Amino acid sequence: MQNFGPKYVYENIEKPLLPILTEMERRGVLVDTNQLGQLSQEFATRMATHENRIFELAGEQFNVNSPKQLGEILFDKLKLDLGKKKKRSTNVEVMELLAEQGHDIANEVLAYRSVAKLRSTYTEALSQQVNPKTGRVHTSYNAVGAATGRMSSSDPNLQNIPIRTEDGRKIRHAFIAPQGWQLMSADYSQIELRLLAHFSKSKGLQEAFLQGVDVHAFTASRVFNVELPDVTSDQRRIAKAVNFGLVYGMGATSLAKQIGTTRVEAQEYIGRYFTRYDGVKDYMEANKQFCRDHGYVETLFGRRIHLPTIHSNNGGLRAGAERAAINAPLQGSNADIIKLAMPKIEQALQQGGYKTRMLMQVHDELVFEVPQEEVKKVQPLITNLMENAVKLEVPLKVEAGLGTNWEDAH
DNA sequence: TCTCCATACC
DNA sequence: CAGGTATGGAGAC
Repeated sequence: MQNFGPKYVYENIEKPLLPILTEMERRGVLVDTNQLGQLSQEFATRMATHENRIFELAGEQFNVNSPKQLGEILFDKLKLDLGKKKKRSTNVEVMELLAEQGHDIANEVLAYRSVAKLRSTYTEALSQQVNPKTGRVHTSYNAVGAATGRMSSSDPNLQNIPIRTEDGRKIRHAFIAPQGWQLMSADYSQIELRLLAHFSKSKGLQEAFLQGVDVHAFTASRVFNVELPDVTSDQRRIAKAVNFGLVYGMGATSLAKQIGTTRVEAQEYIGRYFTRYDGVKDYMEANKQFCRDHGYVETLFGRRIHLPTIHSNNGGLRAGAERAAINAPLQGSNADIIKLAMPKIEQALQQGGYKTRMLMQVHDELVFEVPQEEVKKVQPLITNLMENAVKLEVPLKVEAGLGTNWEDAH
């Protein structure tokens, strides 16, 4: 076993990865430009409909894409107001509050915005970046695009292709496999929470993963003191927000906002979480202290994330660094693990004589083009390599899906 | 060309 | 917006 540290990360993780990223960029991903073109038209029509309704409700025409002009319409002309607390922002949060108060114009703005984003960034911009000869888009990966060790992707960014909404999934549907091939998506399930269970040595959290149960439901059963089968969907929703938020170093205020309750109640959930998952609180405090002592935090393999503002006199900056000190080792270790798995997979595919090709990496997911006849062999091969890339105190789980397009592969 | 705002993803 | 990103449009310069 070698000594982990920055040198190890460079020699054993980053260096072997680079030629593979080059190959993935060169291969590109097949995109159905006809689908994108049709979508673009559909979105344009819907944008016009929402825009006209906005003009009617506003009593005049203006540029809806301009937050400045929109703010003048909403807050000056129509005198919409959310009390002294909120400023003149026109973001989702404010628009949703206005919509709740019965202001239809806010709903129209939200509808317009979501379609406009999908059209400008995806159906329009993406189509233009497809190589007309090959029908493929070729992204550019930055191996160390993020300070945590995550990669980034640009021109086009393939790591933020929509998936959340029905309209968004229509864009993912246009990422396709060639005739006779399938797209296979393989993603690590709950990897950051598994890493938290590993690092914190929390027996409670580890138990969820060792038992192989739904970790959010398991957390709910712990926090709400009910048997696993009796967990309600609302309890699970809250537990999921707590699990998710804790990984970000979240406080009671933001959790309260997220789950729509009071700060006091949110604090109560966090307290119960730390009681039931012994070790998690200590782990987080230890990370903050390590950061104060060294000025950086470390990932599983010793990648360093420098956080100089941990010593700032500015309380906001300091608090931000403390949250990052909790999150960065989890996010960065995830990056270490998938980056370690990628060359192993490439090598195994080559040695096995497979035509299957790795095309994309989306932080905890790898996407492949697989000839139909290789699916049965390659799916378990890749899943096993990913799951066994490292040995932790809890198992890693990979979920793989197949389809003729990226949407169906999930 | 740059910053700000808003919003897409993990 | 709670951790990490990239991008498009508006508007200032």
